[in-house]
Amino acid sequence: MADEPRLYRPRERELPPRDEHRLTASLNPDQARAVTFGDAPLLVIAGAGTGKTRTLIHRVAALIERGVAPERVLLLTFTRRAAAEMLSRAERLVGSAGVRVHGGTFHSVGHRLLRQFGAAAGLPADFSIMDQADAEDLMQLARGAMGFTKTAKRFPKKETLHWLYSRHINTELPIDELLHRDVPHFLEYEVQIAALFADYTLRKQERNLVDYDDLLLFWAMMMEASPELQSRVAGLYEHVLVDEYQDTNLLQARILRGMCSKHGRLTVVGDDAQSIYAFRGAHFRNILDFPRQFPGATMVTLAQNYRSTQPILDLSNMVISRAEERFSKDLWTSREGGEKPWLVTARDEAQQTRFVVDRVLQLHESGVELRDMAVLFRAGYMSADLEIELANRKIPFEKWGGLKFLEAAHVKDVLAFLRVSENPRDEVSWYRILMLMPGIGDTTARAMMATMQERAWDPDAFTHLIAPPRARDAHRALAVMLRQLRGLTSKVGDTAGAKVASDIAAVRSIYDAILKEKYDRPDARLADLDQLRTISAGYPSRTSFLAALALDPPSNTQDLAGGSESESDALILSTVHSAKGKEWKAVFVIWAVDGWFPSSRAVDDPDELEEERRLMYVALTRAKDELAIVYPMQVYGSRRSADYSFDQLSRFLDRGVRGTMQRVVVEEPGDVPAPAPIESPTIDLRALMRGRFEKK
DNA sequence: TTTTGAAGTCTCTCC
DNA sequence: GACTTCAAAA
Repeated sequence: MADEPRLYRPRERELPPRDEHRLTASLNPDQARAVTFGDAPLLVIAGAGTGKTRTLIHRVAALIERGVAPERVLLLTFTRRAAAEMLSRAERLVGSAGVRVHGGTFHSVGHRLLRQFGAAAGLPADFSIMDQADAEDLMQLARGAMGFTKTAKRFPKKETLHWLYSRHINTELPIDELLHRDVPHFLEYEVQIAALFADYTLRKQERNLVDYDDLLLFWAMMMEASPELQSRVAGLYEHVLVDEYQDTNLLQARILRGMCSKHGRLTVVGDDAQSIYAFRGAHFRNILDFPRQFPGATMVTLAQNYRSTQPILDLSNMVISRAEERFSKDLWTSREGGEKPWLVTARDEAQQTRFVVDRVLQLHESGVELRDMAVLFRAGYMSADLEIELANRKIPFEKWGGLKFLEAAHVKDVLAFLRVSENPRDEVSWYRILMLMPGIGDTTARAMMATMQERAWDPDAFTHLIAPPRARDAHRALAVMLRQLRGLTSKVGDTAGAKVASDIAAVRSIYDAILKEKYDRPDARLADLDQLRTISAGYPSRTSFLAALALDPPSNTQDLAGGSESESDALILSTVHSAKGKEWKAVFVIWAVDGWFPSSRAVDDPDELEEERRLMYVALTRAKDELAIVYPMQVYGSRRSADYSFDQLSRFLDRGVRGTMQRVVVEEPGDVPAPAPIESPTIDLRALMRGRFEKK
């Protein structure tokens, strides 16, 4: 929440000097038009690098100069990174007023509003948020309760069920249609699946749990169901601005309709060529439907690129020109010069890694900061080899995307203890911690939870359970610890941050031993738990700590190489998804191998393949001055090469596209490794000579 | 009957 | 490296 408005000071003092042209002087005519546009719905179609975010930020500034209170402006984005970036840029442009602009991802804003207004719509304010894995686990519990245990192999797995459910919520498509289109072999279970979803919904309600989709769904529903609530929620904001609109789905459009139904002051910016979130129910046609959904909308198009050199744009334009459907125009720039992007052929992964590291060092020596360079890849795990090499060579790096800190099993374990004491009805967390206990398996865990449910999830119910002999010790230890947790939290006088930290310490008094038993590399994992405690110190309460971890998790486990603090110079490694909206002087795209990029899972579906193409376009358009695409010819362990040709160059780099690039062969001075000094003889020359004759 | 250990199977993207 | 499946042990 923003601070209270500082009423003791005249507003004018807080704002930079009022100047009509200050905000538009640095903009081109199209951008300026969007910035100074009035109060009706506005759609800005903006290609990559055309100053989309800049335009949005300037529009926010213009609104504030026009007299709109900053806290009555809502700025919605799609990823956490984009949200943080926008708010900090707004602050730089308009000074202290920028801090008061409300902003965040759709999910985080939904969360804030539901804590505030949910109670009026029958949602208790102390709900817990489940992340995706939690939601899948709850789906599994529902699945098991319906009798579809492990033997029922033909019934969809929990991940599929959750995917279907989420898809249904986000796209508003009927379940039978989703089944028909995506998993027709499960059509026979339509009735059971619908019943299971009903049970899942009921379980969430009974356990006071909310999943990611609910944060959006309840937000939309509470406005639609109650005119009074709608006017209160929507009345908070006079202007709503949305970034990356091409990645929103129908549900988010519903939210925006609710938020802007009264005043229609909605600005959205987006680029259909950069739509890469179809897997979350987004469809780039939503952006084209905007004028229909918000009648009277004005459209402004930005096509001048300020980021990249012309050769980089030539390549990017060529790649996206192969798209089946597209609406935005080719990008152009007035920037002169620039080298053709490199197509680097490496023998294998090791050589790919070596090339990237060598080239990064070379550029670094010529004056490019590490932070101005990025290595991009399709999926988080593809940077593993590179990470090891960077760590070996003491090159600091920062990894974006991929496995999150809180997705690590041991972190989830610790959080499960906290969540059970926060919300005794949290079945998912109960199951998780019970399964950790020696002597307790699936059957005992379910039986214990059933008993606790009979006792209406009374916090003491667990203590009074009778455990099977095998699990008696574990049961007693856990009961003591949970009582301790509840005792600690009710103690008055603890400073806020220390409270969460001491909870974690209490959990670790019994969990550390389990961790050492259960997982390999316990030292690194224990270090993660230390870090978890450090992070927890920043939160005023356990509730806010747990909510923040679900919505805004710290991005990386640890600074693997650098060691020093956050603002140090470090090379960026990122998934393409996490790189969206960012730019670097030099960009390396690795694993440009067909089956990796595009992903082999996407090649059978034309729509998914198109999304991969847009993803490649997003990757290429991140580069300002230098761009290299690396392609290892030999991929280890391509087991599935029988049904798919893996070791080919990405299909997006066809002959014509390659014409806009220059081939680079990796020079390998150390191609033949220097022979190691030999201490004792390892071969027998005489024996070799004998063999030579015997062969015949 | 329930738990646990070992071998085997994949591996996405984000809130 | 995480998760599932299968078989052995308690």
